[in-house]
Amino acid sequence: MNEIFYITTPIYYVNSHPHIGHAYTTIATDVLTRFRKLFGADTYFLTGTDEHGQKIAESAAKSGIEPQEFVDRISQEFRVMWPHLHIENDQFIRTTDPEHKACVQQILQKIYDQGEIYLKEYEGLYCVGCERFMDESELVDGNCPDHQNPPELHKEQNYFFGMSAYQDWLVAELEQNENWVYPARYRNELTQFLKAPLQDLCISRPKSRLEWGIELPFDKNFVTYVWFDALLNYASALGWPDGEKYKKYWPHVHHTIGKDILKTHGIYWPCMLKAAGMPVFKKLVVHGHWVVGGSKMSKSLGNVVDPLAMKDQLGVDALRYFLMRDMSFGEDANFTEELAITRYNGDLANNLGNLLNRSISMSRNNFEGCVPPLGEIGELEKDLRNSFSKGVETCREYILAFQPHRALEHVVWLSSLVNKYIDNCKPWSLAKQKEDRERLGTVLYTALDMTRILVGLLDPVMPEKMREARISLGLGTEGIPFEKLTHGLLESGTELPKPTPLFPKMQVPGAEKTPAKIQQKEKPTSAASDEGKEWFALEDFQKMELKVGHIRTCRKVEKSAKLLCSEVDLGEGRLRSIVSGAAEFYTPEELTNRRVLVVANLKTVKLMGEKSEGMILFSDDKGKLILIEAPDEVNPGVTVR
RNA sequence: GGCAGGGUAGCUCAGUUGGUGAGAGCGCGGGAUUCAUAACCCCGAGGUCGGCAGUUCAAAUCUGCCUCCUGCUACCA
Repeated sequence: MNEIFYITTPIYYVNSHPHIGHAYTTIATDVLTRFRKLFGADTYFLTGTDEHGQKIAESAAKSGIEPQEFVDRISQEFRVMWPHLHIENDQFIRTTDPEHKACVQQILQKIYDQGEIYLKEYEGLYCVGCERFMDESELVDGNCPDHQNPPELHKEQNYFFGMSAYQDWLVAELEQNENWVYPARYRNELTQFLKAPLQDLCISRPKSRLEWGIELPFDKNFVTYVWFDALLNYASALGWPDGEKYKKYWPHVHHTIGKDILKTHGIYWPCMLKAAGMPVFKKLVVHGHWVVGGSKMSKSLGNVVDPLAMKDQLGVDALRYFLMRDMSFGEDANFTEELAITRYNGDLANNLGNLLNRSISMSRNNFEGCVPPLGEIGELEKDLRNSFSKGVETCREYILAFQPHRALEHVVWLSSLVNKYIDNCKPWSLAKQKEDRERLGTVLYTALDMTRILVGLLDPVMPEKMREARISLGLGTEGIPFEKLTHGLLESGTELPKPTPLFPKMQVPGAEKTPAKIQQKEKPTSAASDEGKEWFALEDFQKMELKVGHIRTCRKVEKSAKLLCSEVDLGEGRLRSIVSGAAEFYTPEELTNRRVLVVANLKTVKLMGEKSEGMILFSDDKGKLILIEAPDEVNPGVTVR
């Protein structure tokens, strides 16, 4: 019997537009699902949108439209985005779906009938932003710490769910079930939280204050608190209590969430399930957040990365790869364009893409455009095959342990093995000897065959790119079944189309070629030094704006051994800040007041946090810098040519 | 303040129950090579494993104290 795997993303609150956080959770869930499917599981993948609550009502009002129209609009943004990110969810639920509403009411009624929901008068400080009452001790200077404004005093009746009754049960559950919450640190966090007495959960909002929600079945004057409503989507989507899907998939439910909603999923949700008489989820899988340059990604900081923008730059599949590879699942991870492109170039372009390209090219050139025949195999082939059999299993284990980053690391390591194998066997040399033809075939076949396995392993992460790769290998468009990710199954004689680079190498933005690289490249090779040299036309030179500058002040750049930052007068009526790597050769005092040559139309860059709007020219003798000076009688701003 | 998790090569991080000279990728330096996307392959430099003290024949790995960062939570364990 097939293993069954049901996994959900949170349903996203339509108060904000889709961003990288949503994209990461959803892509991770998609990748995990596709891997499980590859391993033969019967999978079901749910995502959707959370659409009730006060913030939605307010946002709608602000936009001057009805809440329903508002949520329709934003929900649609999520729904249409997922296919663009190669997400293959089985269902998209909305909490405004009639089936969901019915389910929520039914469960509320059930718990109410059991006597676990009661009415209580409550007076307290209410923060509209948080949509909850706050304890005075939570306030900072009288303000809500999250929303920076004072909560309002509210007195009202509300319904409460007797969650506190489940505290002991939940503590025991967490204790017994070591892997219930993954990674374990989040389990610790919940355990820690449960050391304090659990409060009952307020699950209603009076309609006088908020109408946008699901009406309580036992009191028309109230709607349901949005979290109570939202969490139930995981079950309502499957047709609780009698739906076929519910019966089949519910016992195998996994929830992927970001660490920001740990408490709702780790505390409220199991208590709710217990009260509703449902089995609790099998596993809560918690991931960290993407941070940008060390600071949290937030709207207020204006550093939210738009996943669709990144998609255009990297390509969807490479973005998926980067997100999965660079975040240690569960930890926070840093996100920058440079990191993404470095990862892309290193793993995808240079290692895997180039492997595919070189293997196919050599096979085509030597075997009439076809997959070569496999001859007798030797030790090298045996070793490689061995590593791959183990490697495939290792990847599977990492995925089952919710460590996709480890799995991908391993795949690239395997890819390197094939590159090494090729280098060891030197097929380009074998091709020169007629008598080595059989050996040549064996080597190239092996390289292609192993590459095929890599393509199979990466299919869940990069479905479109790996489809292209399969076509390049003459395998057709169909995915490769897991049991075929084993050596020797490539068919000799299959025609190989002319390859084009699957992952063309990208330029890291802002990173010019390093001086060392240029030097190395232009190292004169004795006599023929002019041979490879590129000559510029005069108009090319004139693109550069060279000017005389006057260094007014100069100081060392903090924490940098090499950098000096100068304020330079270029006769522009303002001073430019220019960073130079000369601190090893000049003190700031020595540079102050000098007249120098400046490249004035160089793109502004930041070096060690300092803005640099140009370049001061030095002679560079094997790294030893000497300032090029202009005569004192030349005024700042004068052109040099 | 309490609790949890971190502080390991320039950067991002691995390091199982303490035990051969502390690792990977990227970056950097050198070499080799030319099939390939100036890719690949080999070699190398670089670390007081946050600090101090202790346990031990032996500690990045255990204990205590200190320090810094992150998260949760708050005057209460």
